[in-house]
Formats: sequence, structure tokens, C-alpha cells
Amino acid sequence: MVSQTGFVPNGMAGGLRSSRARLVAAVLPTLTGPVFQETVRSLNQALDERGYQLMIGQSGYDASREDVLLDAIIRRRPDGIVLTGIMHSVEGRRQLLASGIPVVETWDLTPTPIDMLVGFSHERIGEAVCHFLHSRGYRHPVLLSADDQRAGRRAAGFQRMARTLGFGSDVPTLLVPAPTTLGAGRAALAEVLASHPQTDALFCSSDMLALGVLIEAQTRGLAVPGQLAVVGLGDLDFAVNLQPALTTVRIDGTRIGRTAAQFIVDRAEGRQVNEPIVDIGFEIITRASA
Amino acid sequence: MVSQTGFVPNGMAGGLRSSRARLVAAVLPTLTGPVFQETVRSLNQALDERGYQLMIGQSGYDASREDVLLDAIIRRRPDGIVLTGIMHSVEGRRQLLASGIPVVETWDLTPTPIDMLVGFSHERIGEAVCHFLHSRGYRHPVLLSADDQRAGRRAAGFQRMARTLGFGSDVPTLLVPAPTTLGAGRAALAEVLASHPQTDALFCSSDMLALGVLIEAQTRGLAVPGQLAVVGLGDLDFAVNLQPALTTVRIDGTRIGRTAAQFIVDRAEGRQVNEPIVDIGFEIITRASA
DNA sequence: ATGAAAGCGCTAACAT
DNA sequence: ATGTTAGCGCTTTCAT
Repeated sequence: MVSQTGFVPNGMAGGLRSSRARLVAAVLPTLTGPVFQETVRSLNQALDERGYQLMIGQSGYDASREDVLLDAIIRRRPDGIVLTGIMHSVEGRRQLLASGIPVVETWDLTPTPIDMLVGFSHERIGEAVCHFLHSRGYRHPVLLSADDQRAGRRAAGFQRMARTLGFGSDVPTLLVPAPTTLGAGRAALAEVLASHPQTDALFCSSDMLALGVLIEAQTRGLAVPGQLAVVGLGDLDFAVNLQPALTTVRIDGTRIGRTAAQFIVDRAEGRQVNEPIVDIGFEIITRASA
Repeated sequence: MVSQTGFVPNGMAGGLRSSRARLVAAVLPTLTGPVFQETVRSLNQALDERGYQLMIGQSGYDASREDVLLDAIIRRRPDGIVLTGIMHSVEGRRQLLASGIPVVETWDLTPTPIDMLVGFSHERIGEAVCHFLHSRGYRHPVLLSADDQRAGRRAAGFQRMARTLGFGSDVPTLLVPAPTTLGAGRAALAEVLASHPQTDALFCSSDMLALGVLIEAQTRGLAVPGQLAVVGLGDLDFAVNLQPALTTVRIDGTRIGRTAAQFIVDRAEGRQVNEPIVDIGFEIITRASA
């Protein structure tokens, strides 16, 4: 009869004894920026439904801080660790492997995952968007690429497809600092128009960036897609409601979060994960802007 | 000689023994929506710098689920709990009080906080925005209000000031479901124009909603602020970059997070918090849209 | 079935 | 200064 007396059991004691913390850690590059929100939300929800809690850590862009963060996480002996992006640091991989904690890398693909993986190919997104723009008749695309590794690989995929399809020369690329913002999109379009006036299509690293481009285009009286086609990335909830509606690359962030939660809970509860590497793919959502 | 052997101490054991989890829990109404992002980011950063980690819980809009969440949080014996919004549930208050864990309520004011408080007055925001619009000569404002309590109090403050200033009648109010979205803003403007064609100013519950209004206005060829003034809330990073730049209510989310972290760490480390109730105020940022 | 006892891995108090 | 020990509050195991 432990009820009504206000007694709440001590989870640390229970976790220590049973070595089941009922806690999952997620490592995000940044808490700002809406890109991973859907993933975090669905991860949190799926874990919550199963009685686990989510702890978040922000890795930032500094690799040395990442090791400190990993240490703090491993200390708590979570039942699993979800990484957004793949772990590149050798020391980080070693720590994670040595800890024996189930790890899910997400939002990317690699032939050498630490443990489990739920992602998609950034190269193939770049290729697909390039092919899409080419098939629509655009011949002078420019890339607005965030300065992170995944965006870089999308840009590389785009370039490769551009060569295959016989575009005249290399596709001009403008790097914007991650996390991308609406303001950066506006500034970037201004710069592109100045340096590459014949540009007829823009592939933006994020929907937010694309929104900035749309606003700058509108301000300048530039018709979209008539004079400039715009493609975003993410299919955030606002994309469909922009004017013109934004053509973008849809990534099922909800599925990433849900699957990662499932994998970790399965492992935590002693079940084997049969297919621990999942490519969830992507989809180009064709709307009015390109 | 514990180094290089890959040894990582068990934080649960340490936490159990020392009753210092070095963990802080934050309760958010929703992880989607950019409104609390700045607060969470700065909270996480400030805690991180002091060696604490952040655990997040999503309360959603269901009060019964909130009690379950609180239970799960209290189990872990965090060093502090940060609530976004004030705790209304009597049972929740009881649980929190009984746990003895330092609590910081945020983003609101109340004469009866559970423990500590870092917020601002929603009523006064409503009053201030109403006064601002009136002083600029607008006489037919409409409120686009989210259907949550804080937005409701802003709306009430606006109404009260409208009566004081002698507006003709009650200010029409359109309720949109929280969390607010760009699409909801577009739809809401359409509805307002149909039902209240003489409207000359709109106070939106969030910058995202305001952005939707701006886009719908642009689509309809409605001049902002010439034919319709628009005021947002939040001063999110994109507000200054909109076309026209958005007049909005700035709330220093960073300061809220930082202060809450400071309060909790002070308490956790045995220091007394001298002024545990802080009104951080707000500021109307006048730009082009109103 | 029910109850008693051991012990998870630390930290803090105590004894040298 | 250094080493030793007790015990945080549970869960699990073992004995009844």
C-alpha cells in the first residue's frame, strides 16, 4: 500500500540494480532549426509510449566537445543512443563501441555503421534533384548548400549527375553556414543573381533557405518558377502553404524517429533486431515552385 | 589509474549515493513549433557548461498525461524541473511540492508559483500591442489567437485595453489550434477578410502565424501595412527578414533559459536563490508591418 | 506464494 | 594524506 502516501520510487536505485535506465539519449547537431524536430518528436513519443524517457545532447560542430558529451551520456548508462548523423570521430566510435550501449545512427547512410542505422542517401538526393530539374528543362542550376557534410554530399551527387547529363560546366555552389535561416536564403539569392545572372534554378539545403529565396524573389519581382525555379529540402509543414507552393524533397523524419525508438526498445528488452540497417529513401514532392 | 582503459564511471550509482543526478528535466507543451526553441537551447547550453544534462518531456495538451509524465520525471530525482508555462493541475502541484525538487515555472507569471519563476505578463503584452496599434491609428483590429491559455490572456489584455481606449465594440477574435502554423495563418486571414472586411490590423499569436498572414496578403495583393497591419509574437530569427519586416513582440527566450538554469544549479549546489521570481518583460519591435 | 537478503557501483564518512 | 567501510533504494535471487 504505497499509494496515496505520495511515494515515488527512486529510478536511479532501480536503474542501478536492474541496469535498465529506461532512458534513451539523443545527440543532435543543434536544437535550433526545424530539420530534426519531426524526428525528435516522434522519437520522444514512441519512447514515451513504451515507458522510456529521452535525454538530449547538443553536439554542436566541435568534435572535441562531442567526446565530452558522449562521456556524459555513457555515464548514465542509457538503454540506447540515437545519433543524428553518423559518428565520424574515431575516438567517439571507440567510446560508443566499448560502452556496449545500442546505438542508432540516423539521417545518413554509411557502409560502416557503429551498430544500427536508419537513414537515406544524400548523394542520391542530389542526383535525383539534378535529374528532376534537367527533365523540366532547367539548364543553369545553382546550389545553395549548407556547410555541413551531409549537404556537401548532396551537392556532390548533384554535380555528378550534372556531368552525366552533360550540363555545360560545373554547377556553381554557394555555401551558407549551418543551421540555415530565412535571412541567409535572401542574402544568398541576392549574391547568386549578382554573380550568376543566367541562373534558372536553385536547389536549397533546407526549406527555410528556400523560403528566404522565395521572399527575396518576390521582393525583386522575380517570377517563380517562371524566371527562377526553387527546390527545397525537408518538406516542413509550411512548404505546401508557401506562395508558390514549394517543390521539395520529403524525408520521413517521423519514420526515422519511430524506427530508431523501436530498434532501441527491442534491444533493451532482449529482442534481436533483424534488419538493423534501413534506408528509408526520400521523395521529390512536385509543387508549383519548380 | 582509471584512464585509457576505457573506464567510464556509472552515473546512476554516483547519483544514487550523492543524491545529485546532475540532470535537469524540462517539460514542454510541444516539441514542434519554434516558440520555446530558444529557451530550450539556452537552458541546455547553460546546464551543459555547468556539467548538467537536460532531459525533456512533452506534456502535450492532456492534463492526465501530464501527471504520468511528472511521475516519470520525479522518479529520476533530477536536480531541478523547468516547466514551460505554469502548472495548473492541483495534483501536479502537489506532486512537485512533495518531491522537494527545485522547480522553475517559465513563460508566464502567477501570484502563486510552486517555487521559482521566470516569466512575463501575457495580459500586459495584449494591452501594449492594443495601445501600440491604437497609437498608430488603427481602429479595426482583429485577434488571431491560439487556443491555449496564455494566448487567451493576451487576447483578454488586448480587449481590456480596447475598451479603455474606446474602440467601438469588442475586438473580433479568431481562435486557431496550437501549435500555430503558417498554413493556419493563411486560412485565418481568408476567414477574417470574409467575415470582417473592414479589418485594418491583425495581432497574431506567433510569428509563424503572422508569416502565413503576410503570404496570404501578398497572394491577394493586399498591401501590408497600407491595407492591413500585422503584428506577430516571438521575434523569431526570420521576423526581421520578412517582406515587409515583421513588427512583433520580442521575448527574450535565451534569458529565460539561462536564468532558469542558474536558479536550478544554484539550488542544487546549496546556494540560496535570492530573487526567485523574475519578470523579464517584453518589447514591441517596430518594423515595417505595422 | 511470500518474505528475507544480497548487492548494483559509486560517494562520503570515518579511521588510520 | 591515504585507505577502508557503510550505505544510497531499489531489484533480484534465494530460501522458506
